[in-house]
Formats: sequence, C-alpha cells, structure tokens
Amino acid sequence: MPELAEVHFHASRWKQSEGEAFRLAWVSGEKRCCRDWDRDLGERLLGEAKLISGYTHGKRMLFAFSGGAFVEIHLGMTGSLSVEQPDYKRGRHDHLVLQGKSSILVFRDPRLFGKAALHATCDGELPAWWMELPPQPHEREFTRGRFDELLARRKGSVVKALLLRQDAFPGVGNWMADEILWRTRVRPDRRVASLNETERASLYQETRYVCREALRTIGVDYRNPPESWLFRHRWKAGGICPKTGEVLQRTTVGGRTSCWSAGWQR
DNA sequence: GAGCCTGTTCGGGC
DNA sequence: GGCCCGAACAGGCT
Repeated sequence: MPELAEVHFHASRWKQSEGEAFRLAWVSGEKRCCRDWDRDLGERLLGEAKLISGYTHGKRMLFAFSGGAFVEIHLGMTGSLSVEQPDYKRGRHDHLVLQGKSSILVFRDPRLFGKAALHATCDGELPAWWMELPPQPHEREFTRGRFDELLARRKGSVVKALLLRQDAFPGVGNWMADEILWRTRVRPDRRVASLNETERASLYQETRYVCREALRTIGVDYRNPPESWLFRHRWKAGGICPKTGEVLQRTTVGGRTSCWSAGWQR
C-alpha cells in the first residue's frame, strides 16, 4: 500500500522503539530486497546499537542507530514494518529482523519489490544523499515557484506520469495521483502543456492538500481519509464518483491503472 | 488457472 | 537527450 502517508505510518511503528538497543538477528542476504545490505557493515555496526531516530521522505525511510549506522527502508508494493513481541517466530517473508530487549523490529515484504539497505557515516550525521532529497509536496519548501519549474521542465509529459515521478513529487503514488487529478478535475492522460493557469493553480493546491490530509489521517493511525475522497470509492468494482454519481473509469495511463470520473474530469 | 496489483528500473523505439 | 511503452521483478488475492 505504501505511499507518502502509509510510509509515515509504518515508520512511526519502529519509531516507538527509539532509545532501545538492537542487534541484527536476521537479514535475507540472498533476496533481491536486501541486495544493498552490506553484511560486513552489519556485523560491525549493528552488533548492539541504539535506535536514535527515524525519518521519512516520500516513500523512503531512514533509521539512525548509534555508531553511525543508518538502515534505509523502501516498502515497494507490499512491504511493511512491525514491532513484534518476544514470542515472535520469523516468517518466510521477513527479511530484516532487529532484536531488542523488549521488542523486535521486522521488515516484511512478500513481493520483494522493497529494499532494506545499510549505510554508515563516520560522524553520525545523516548521509549527504538523504539531506539533498528534493522538497516533499506538503512541505513549505515545495513552493508554487518550484512546482511551476517542475511543470515547465516536463511540458510534454502526461500529467499523471509527472505526478508519479519521485524526483519531482516524492511520496505521490498511484492512488494519490488519481486523487489529486480528480480533485483538480483534470483527466490523468492530459499533457502538462495543455493545463491552463486555473488548472495549474488548482493542481498545486490539491497536491499539497492531499499530501497533508493523507498524513493527518492515514499517516497517524491508518484511519480512512474522508468519505468525500475518491480513495473511498476507487477500489470497489463499479465504484461511483462522489461528485457525479456515475461509474468511475479505469484506464491505463503512464503504465498504471488509473481511476477517474469521465463526467467530472476534463 | 487467469488476471490484477498503492513501485521501480531497464531496454527498445521514436 | 527526452519521452513513451512494455517487461520484469514475485507473491497473494479474487
């Protein structure tokens, strides 16, 4: 499920164990989701390390441990983070297990599209590549000016494909892009260059709104966004557009299944 | 058994 | 180089 807010929610689970010390109990070294896990570094840095803090950026997470170790997690399509009790038994899709005194941190991912990587910095400061990630849509730094530049750089793109670019709209995934476009009343297959000023202004506002509101609902406790959102209707077969009462469309745009309302979006 | 899928990356074609 | 598309990755669910 994991887009911006879901990622934030999963990270908050592990963050509840901040201050506790962990040792590396298991890593699925041969699995593709762990191909960036440095085993030697793991031995050295996570022998017994305290979880200092956790950060999210878009769909990425970074957990800082004492000793200058950083565990990077991407949940892919089906990944999850959990905190398990002492009677925990490792499941076949559990790829990273960090054992603490009272809790066990687990990264699970059946489809292996996610990623668990281990990094280190000598001074314990956050890695430079993390600090240099672009602003997220809900942040103050994501200005209308930046948004206009992103659009100007990708005039020829299909607007939905642009929204899905993680270097431009970090955290926005398939359902969020559809939600934003539906609120903007713009069809997902429109070209960026075809958007007029009213539509661009609305796209900016709705992008920020959907990201912020998703963080306030899903991001906090996985509670559903409001009933008025497309989110609540899009998954059902024969789902109805809350605006028009008509059946929602499903078409492939930018290689992804898109849900939209023909009578509502232009 | 077939089809579908909330993500990313890569190769081919224009 | 820009951009698009399709495939590949792999498993669970309908």
